[in-house]
Amino acid sequence: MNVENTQVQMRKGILEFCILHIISRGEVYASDLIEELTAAKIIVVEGTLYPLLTRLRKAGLVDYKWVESTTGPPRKYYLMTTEGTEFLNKLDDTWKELVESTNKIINNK
Amino acid sequence: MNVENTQVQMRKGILEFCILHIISRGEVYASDLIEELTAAKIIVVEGTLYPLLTRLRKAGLVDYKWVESTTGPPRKYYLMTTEGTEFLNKLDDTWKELVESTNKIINNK
DNA sequence: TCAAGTACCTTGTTATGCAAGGTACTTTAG
DNA sequence: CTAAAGTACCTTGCATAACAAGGTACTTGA
Repeated sequence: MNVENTQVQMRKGILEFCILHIISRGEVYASDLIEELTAAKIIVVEGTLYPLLTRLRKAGLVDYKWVESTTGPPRKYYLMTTEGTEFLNKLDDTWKELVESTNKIINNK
Repeated sequence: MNVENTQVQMRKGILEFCILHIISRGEVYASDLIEELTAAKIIVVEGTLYPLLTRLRKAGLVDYKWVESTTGPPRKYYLMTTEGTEFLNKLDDTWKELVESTNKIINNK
């Protein structure tokens, strides 16, 4: 057991939450997501992101549309569905509770 | 994909962190941990907790000692090792960064 | 025309939470 | 004395999901 692995575990569930948030602010494609997450120090690689986006789409939380690019192949731009927005609202509450619960435990010295 | 499952994912990596924190404050056994985590709204069941404690022990982060009980079978009381304390310090930093990163993303409207 | 860049996707591995079920010790009611 | 209830520890099998590594396909420019 090493620190890196535990850190990966800590980020796990948060990823989906952050990705939905970014998509909720406007249409983005995979590289936009990787860029913004990396800037916020949440590292994500393609092998994680693509299956995750596919899961979100199959679950009806996001949708996508093809957009031509002037600098390469076409891109899949993702956008929120009504269902996805409701889902994200619930996750907002879960996140607040999780931070509150965890801080309660780690500050209870 | 349902909200419950995503909520479980969000809690996943945090669990280990919270458990180490509780043990670092003093010797506890499994039921103490379940009680304190449940009070903080972090639900954990035996099938999750026992393998996790065994992993932490095998990794040398915690140790245990048997203590006789007056109300039933003997209990395994867990305590931190020096290595475990160092590990926990690193996780403290990771947690702070994770909260900061996530809040950065979800508040970037 | 072919190398480099961009973009999307898949396979196999590993980690881990959880449901369900099991073993064993102690106390108490009948 | 025995059986049931309570307490405590543990294991097996399953499902989920991040990640490493590798693959396909389109576009541009030298």
